[in-house]
Amino acid sequence: MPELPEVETIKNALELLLVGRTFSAVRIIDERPVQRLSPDEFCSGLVGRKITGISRRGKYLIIGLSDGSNLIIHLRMTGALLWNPAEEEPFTRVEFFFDGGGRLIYTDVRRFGAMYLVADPKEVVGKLGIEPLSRGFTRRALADMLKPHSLPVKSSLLNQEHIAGIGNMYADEALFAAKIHPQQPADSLATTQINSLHQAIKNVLKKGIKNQGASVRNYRGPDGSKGRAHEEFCVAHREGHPCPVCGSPVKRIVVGQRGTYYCARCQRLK
DNA sequence: CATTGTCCCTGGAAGC
DNA sequence: TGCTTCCAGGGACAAT
Repeated sequence: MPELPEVETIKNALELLLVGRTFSAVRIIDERPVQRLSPDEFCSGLVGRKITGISRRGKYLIIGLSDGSNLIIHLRMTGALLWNPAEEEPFTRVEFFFDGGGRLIYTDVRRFGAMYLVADPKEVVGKLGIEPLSRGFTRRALADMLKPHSLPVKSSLLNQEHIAGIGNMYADEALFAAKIHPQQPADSLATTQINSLHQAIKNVLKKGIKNQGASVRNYRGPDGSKGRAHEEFCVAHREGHPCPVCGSPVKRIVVGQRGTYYCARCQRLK
């Protein structure tokens, strides 16, 4: 599942591959991911445009085009962008072709992913919360964000209008690193807990990027490669494995309809 | 406004 | 073995 570190990894790879290239054709095999525009409008809006830059906001990829418009892609659960794949992908939904050769395919088994072609990225990402690796993400910002909410702290971390880019895996990892129980009400965290959580969020995301993302299920980079971040996960998707700190088995519970992994001994409700 | 619930989707795992 | 059932989960939207 692509979260911030995975999308950042994809962005870095696509930057090298795509910037400067011009769309020559777009083939929509399944129109479900194309939002707001008809397939024809989407294709004609891309063909002839050059890619000027690629950025990330939360879990969204933003591909800037020469006419000032933006192709924005969210991979959701199972989406992947693959550059010149060696083999045919069975769940290819959209294909992008470029002048001078080169093909980028969008594949997505579950078809949850979405793509937009808009003049202003704000039309899609305008309501997202703060970037957790930006300077603005201070301990104070985190405290102010958690304070007005009584829901479980994990649910608060997953709210993209609070912090952008944290998903199920990295929320669990951050809470483990900060020794906070995922069900602790957001408004009940002590200052020391908030400070730990603030540091933990930055650490787990940075480590995730350093390890090229986590391939817990089917994440792949544009060259088809998997990430290594999951190899260093302490609790996420590790039910029954020993906690790396105390050795007790990692538990799985459901918090806000999401599978949640934690160490019942290291992460106590306070 | 804050929060909870439902839905989308389909391969793979689990159960019989 | 082969069929059926259940589950994962980000985010939009509806309901409370």
